Amino acid sequence: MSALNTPPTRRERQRAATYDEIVAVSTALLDEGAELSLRAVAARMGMTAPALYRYVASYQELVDLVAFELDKAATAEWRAEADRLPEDDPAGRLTVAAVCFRRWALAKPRRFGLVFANPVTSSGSERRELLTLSTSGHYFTDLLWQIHEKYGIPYPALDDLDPVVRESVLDPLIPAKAEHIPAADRGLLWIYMRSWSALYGVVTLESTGHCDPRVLQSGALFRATLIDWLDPLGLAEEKPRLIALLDAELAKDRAPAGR
Amino acid sequence: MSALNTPPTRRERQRAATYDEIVAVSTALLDEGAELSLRAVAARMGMTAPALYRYVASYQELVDLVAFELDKAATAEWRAEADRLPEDDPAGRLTVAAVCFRRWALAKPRRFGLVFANPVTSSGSERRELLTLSTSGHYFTDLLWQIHEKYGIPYPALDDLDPVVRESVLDPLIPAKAEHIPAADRGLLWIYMRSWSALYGVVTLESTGHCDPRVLQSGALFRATLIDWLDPLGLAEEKPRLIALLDAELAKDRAPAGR
DNA sequence: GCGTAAACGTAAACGCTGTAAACTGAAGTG
DNA sequence: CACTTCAGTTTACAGCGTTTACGTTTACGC
Repeated sequence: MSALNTPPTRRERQRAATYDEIVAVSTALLDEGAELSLRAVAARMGMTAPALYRYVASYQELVDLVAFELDKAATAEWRAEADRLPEDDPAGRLTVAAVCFRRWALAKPRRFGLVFANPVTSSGSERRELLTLSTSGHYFTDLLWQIHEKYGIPYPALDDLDPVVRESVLDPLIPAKAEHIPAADRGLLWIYMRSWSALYGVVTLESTGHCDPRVLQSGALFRATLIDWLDPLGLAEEKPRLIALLDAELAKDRAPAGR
Repeated sequence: MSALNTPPTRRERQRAATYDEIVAVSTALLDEGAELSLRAVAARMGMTAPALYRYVASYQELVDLVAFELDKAATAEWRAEADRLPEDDPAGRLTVAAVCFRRWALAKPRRFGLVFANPVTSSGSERRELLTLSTSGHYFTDLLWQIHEKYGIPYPALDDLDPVVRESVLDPLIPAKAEHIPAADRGLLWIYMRSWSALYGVVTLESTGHCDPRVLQSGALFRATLIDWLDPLGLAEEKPRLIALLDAELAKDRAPAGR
């Protein structure tokens, strides 16, 4: 309400800095393998635990805050990596971004767990709303839209969709930058849901460890899943190039920490 | 070592009963929405918490025990449901079992989380070994094998597999009743991994709530994913029948608690 | 049949967790 | 300057997993 153009006051800046520190410290704890706990965060910040309640209303809210920021930061990473490819190559960018997503999930499984394997069932709609803002979700939808503009993804007509699904692509609850997609083209969101489900599926399987470690390390499962989605995304002609790109990216993960 | 044919002694029976009670109480707690905690389990059993340490070495072991038993019980449910179809219809049985799996995951998300969304990274190989025994994994592999015997699933030759994957299907670490599958046919296990990854993916997405609730309720995402796998499983000819079966099963879930 | 040892269970305690209430001191505002 | 808002502390509570030390019951070998 008050923050419209008026520059942030000193207090506001300080408060924002504290939020940043909360996220930074939480991330550090997570990466050290320690449990993410209110008290540990407070202690490392030189505060007592109850003081943190000036910033988050509960432990769950701390988790949500950290999850949201980690998602944002990770997405920025992937985007930076994908942006090495030219702007008019959204298919290449999606390929790179997907590999980065997987790389991130495997390298920082605790972060991944916090952001993506966090049951959202609990406590009504607060978390839902936050989920809808998911940065990574927006990024992937956006790439898919660009691919569609360039290649023309074959997508179902609204009439071919299950009525419930139709309703849900016309007024999406899941993270999707969809306002700019004309209603008639919203069938695209169905493709988005389906491909996201596939990507999320393999990566979750791999990241949570329910997978033969050797297969995981080879990346074959992930590779096969991605390749299966090239045709449905209208990228048949780009297949050889994209697969080569995919393999090049995957090779990085198998390289002995190559310098 | 000692338990070979000799009938269980009184103590052994009592101990087994206690284990059963631990699982029962844990399951009850879980279904009530309470946290699964050592102390709560002990209290409800009329014991003090440390007493439980006579049965499990740690909290994690309690979780593993419950997870294993829940998996076993759930698989028995699915099998019972699938066994309504004749023995010579493994494809139908797989369809029903998959729907049951999803139904279970959505109806008891906490059980699902415990069994399938439980990070296995921690603490070395103990949990890996337990995972390899997964009852549900064996059941699905078995169905796939029966489908192969009847329809002939197109599977890759060993030589076409990534060397790492080849090694891993020849000596599987993941749950798979594979001893009876001849080495030359082990490419099947690759199909198993891939299809399991797809099934696990949608169901996890749906069960953890990272999905539009309306789409979830309609079952469309799950339906589409399953249908996509009919062709790769060599079930093209059975498609109409299996889709009808699938829809009939899914209709049950949407029915208003039908009688 | 009795002694012994293993198995089962309790009580007390430690350090950790999230959270609530009351209170203190400083920063910013009229 | 008076006054409010904000940030932080102290204290406290209930619950967690886990360890240690101590009893009690049960089964088994001599």
